[in-house]
Amino acid sequence: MPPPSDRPLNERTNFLLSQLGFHTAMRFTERLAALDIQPSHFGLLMHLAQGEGRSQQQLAEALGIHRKVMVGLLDDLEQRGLAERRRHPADRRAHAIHLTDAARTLLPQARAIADAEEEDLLTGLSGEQRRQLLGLLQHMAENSGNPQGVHPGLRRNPGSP
Amino acid sequence: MPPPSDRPLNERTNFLLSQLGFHTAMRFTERLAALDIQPSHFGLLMHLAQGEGRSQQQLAEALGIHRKVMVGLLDDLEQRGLAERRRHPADRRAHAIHLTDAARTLLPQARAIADAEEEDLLTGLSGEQRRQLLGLLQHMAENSGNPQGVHPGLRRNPGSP
DNA sequence: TATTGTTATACTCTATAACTATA
DNA sequence: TATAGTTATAGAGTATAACAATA
Repeated sequence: MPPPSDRPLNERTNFLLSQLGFHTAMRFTERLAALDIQPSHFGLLMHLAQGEGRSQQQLAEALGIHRKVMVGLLDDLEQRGLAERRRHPADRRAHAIHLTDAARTLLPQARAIADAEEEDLLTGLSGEQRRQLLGLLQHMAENSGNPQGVHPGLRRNPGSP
Repeated sequence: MPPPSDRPLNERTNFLLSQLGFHTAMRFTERLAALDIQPSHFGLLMHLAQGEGRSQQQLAEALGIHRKVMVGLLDDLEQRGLAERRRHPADRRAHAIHLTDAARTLLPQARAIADAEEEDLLTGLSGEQRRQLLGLLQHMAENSGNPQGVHPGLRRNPGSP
C-alpha cells in the first residue's frame, strides 16, 4: 500500500470539487433570491415543467427527497402562486400538482440566472475546455451512484419506512 | 441577449459541480467517522501540521471561519487528545495551539482516507484525464475568489465586527 | 393492512450578543 | 479603546413519531 500523499488541499480533486460545488451553490442561491425562490424550488419547477399532474409522492421520489419535505416545498410554491394542488383524477388521497402561468413566466428567468452563474464559473475556459470539463464531470456523476439530476443535498431520510 | 437554455441539470456544469462536491464531501465525512473526526477537523489538523504555535485567531483567519467556531473545533480536538492549548509566549490573552503525538499518528491515516475517496471519485479516468480535470478545477478555483484551501462551507460570519 | 399527505415535537447547527482578561 | 477567547441565548433547518383520510 503506498503511503498517503501530503498534497495541499488545492491539489486534491475531491477538495476542489467540494469547494467549487459549495461556492457555486451558494452564489446561485443568492442570485435566485431575486426571484424569491431557492435552488430546491428551481429543481422542482424544472421537474414539473417536464410533466404536470403527478402526485407529491412521485415528485418526492424523482427529486430524491422525503415526501414530508415535498409538503414544505409545495407550500412555498403555492404561497408564491407558482404551483397548484389539484384533485388527483385517479386517487382521492393524492394531489395532482400543476404549474401556474406565473411559474411559466418565472422559469425562463430562473434558467437565465443558472446560465449566468455557469458562465461566471467557466470564465476564462475555452469552448474545448468546457466540453472536456462537462464530459469528465458527467463521467464521474454516472460513476457516483447518484441518479441523474438528483442532488444529494436534498437528501432522502436515512431510515425511511 | 440569448434565450435561457433549457438543458437538463446533468448537462449543467454548475449543477454537476454542486452534486459531485456534495457527494464527495458526504462520503468523506462518513469515512472520516472511523477516526472519530470530521472534515473541518481534518482541515485544521492539516493546517497545524504546517506550523504549530499559532493563536486561535490566526488559525480561524487561515481557515476562513469565525473565531467562535474555532473554539468548538479545538474543544473537539482537545477532547480527543489531538491538540493542545498552550500558553502563548508573546501574548497572555492568546493560546498557542500545538498538535499531540496522537495527532501525528492519526494524520497519515486521515490523508489515506482522503486519497481513497479521491481514487473512488476518479475511477475510470486516465492519468491524462485526471491531470486535465485537476488543472481545470484549479483554474476555476483561482477565478472563484476563494483563498487557496479555504472551504466556503465553513463560512465566516457575515457581519463579523 | 398499506399508502398519501400532514402535523407536532425534539434535536442539531448556526447566528447574535455580551462577558473576562489582557493589550 | 481594542483584541483573544469564551459563554449564553435565540433562531433556522432537519429528523422522529404519530395522525386522518383513503386505497
